[in-house]
Amino acid sequence: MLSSTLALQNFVGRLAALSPLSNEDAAVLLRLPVETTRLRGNSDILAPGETHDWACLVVSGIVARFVQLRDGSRQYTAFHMPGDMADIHRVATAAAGSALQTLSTAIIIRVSAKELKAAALASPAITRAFWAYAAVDAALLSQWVVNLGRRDAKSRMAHFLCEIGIRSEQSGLGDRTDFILDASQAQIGDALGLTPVHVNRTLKSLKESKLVSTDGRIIRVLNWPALAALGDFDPTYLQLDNRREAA
Amino acid sequence: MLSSTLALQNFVGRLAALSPLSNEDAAVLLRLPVETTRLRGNSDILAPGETHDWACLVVSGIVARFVQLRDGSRQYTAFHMPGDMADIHRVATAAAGSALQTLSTAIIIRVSAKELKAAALASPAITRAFWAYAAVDAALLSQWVVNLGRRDAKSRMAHFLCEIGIRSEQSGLGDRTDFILDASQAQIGDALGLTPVHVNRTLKSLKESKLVSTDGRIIRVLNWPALAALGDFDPTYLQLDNRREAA
DNA sequence: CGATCCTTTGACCTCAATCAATCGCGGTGG
DNA sequence: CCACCGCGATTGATTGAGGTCAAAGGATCG
Repeated sequence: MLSSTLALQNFVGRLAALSPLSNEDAAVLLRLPVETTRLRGNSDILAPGETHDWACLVVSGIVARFVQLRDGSRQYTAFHMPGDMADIHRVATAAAGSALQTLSTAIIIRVSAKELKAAALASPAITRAFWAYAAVDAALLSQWVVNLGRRDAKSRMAHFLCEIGIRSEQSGLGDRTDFILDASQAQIGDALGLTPVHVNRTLKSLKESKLVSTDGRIIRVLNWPALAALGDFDPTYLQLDNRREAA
Repeated sequence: MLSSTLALQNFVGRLAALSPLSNEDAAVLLRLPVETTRLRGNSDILAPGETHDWACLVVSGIVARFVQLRDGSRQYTAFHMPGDMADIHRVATAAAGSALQTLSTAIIIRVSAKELKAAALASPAITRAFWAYAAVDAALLSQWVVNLGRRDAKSRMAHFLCEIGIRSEQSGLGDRTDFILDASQAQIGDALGLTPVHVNRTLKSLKESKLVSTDGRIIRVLNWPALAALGDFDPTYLQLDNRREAA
């Protein structure tokens, strides 16, 4: 209950950091009707091909956007941390596009798409914030394209860990050098375009290089500058700095 | 001159197909101050790290968004065909993000970012259209992520050719089975995450399978259903159908 | 008509996939 | 309480797709 409103506040705070919102605008968003749900891991929030009349705001855990191929294999296209609205783009376009899944146990809030749309229609400033939010989403996706297209497994993993570290920090879940990545190695593989086996070997090699250590699903970054250099990670590459200031 | 206004009309038509625009809204956009420029191939419209106070609307040729890595290699994250606005997202966020380059000779229109922003501020409907446009952009990027992450070279190329075919058709440049892809094999490689050599071999293998034939940079798809099946290409995956109806 | 860029092809090598076990742990039922 | 089960992590052996290196043709353009 408490954390639900926190997640919503977090979301609104991020929006406001991207594009100015009046107190009234923020209040409208915070007052949106909301339904909290707890889900176990690996459950589809939105199965491939389906559509819902609500959008999904993450409260805890990680929600992943994915596309399923004909052969059953999956590619995650985005990870959503607490405070992220996973599929608000659906309110803008109604495109079928990607599906939504929890990685491990998660709590989400369902927000009525109709109400979101009404809020956007009623307030140009809210629409502008949603637009900016979509642009940041696209910037994230661009980075994933670059990561998959041009980096080998080790630096791909390094870049991924840096991104998740920063975003965990931004969501108030820990430190960029000490955070929980609550995903199986197979799931990490579906994000990085690697097989589970190779994810394991890649992590092993990062540990051997003294860049990270793991304890269960806790990731500890032992040498952030080196990890960022290996991953060619540019912390300014996304709107993250802006958004962080607002936190 | 003529084609400049056509490209702008094409753009406005796409926006209107995504989100309703009044005649007045459309007229405002069509009246935007505009400066046409002809560029040779491989020239940076927006170098990495730079920012401009205008956005780029493609009139002819292909404009590619890209990210440059420290080692100098490039990954294209999006191809923009005539009628596409390449970097309107900058108006929403000011994020540095990706750079912009022509593939071969191209004509572009520079549209003042300030005027675009003013148009959005003045008309909520225009803002909503820009938001929807950003959502479609993100859907395209998702597909590229999937393509790079989960498909081997041959079906990756197949998917790519299907996308370009459909989008060429949509831009009024030809038929999905008979279009010009005005890019070198090295540039195609930078889009697909492949080396130039392997692009060549992959194309050769598609030709040997009687799926496509080429004549210079003209692509002829000999067997669309088979090519689409190989690329796991779902024509409904993007807002393209909507946009096509509007053309 | 040389210069340059692009395509094409061959030989070789490497990174990551595949196939196949084993290990460890938390849960479950007897 | 303990044997069993199933998922996820780990490791080894092998294979294969795609990268790298190198060179030879074709085009196009000053």
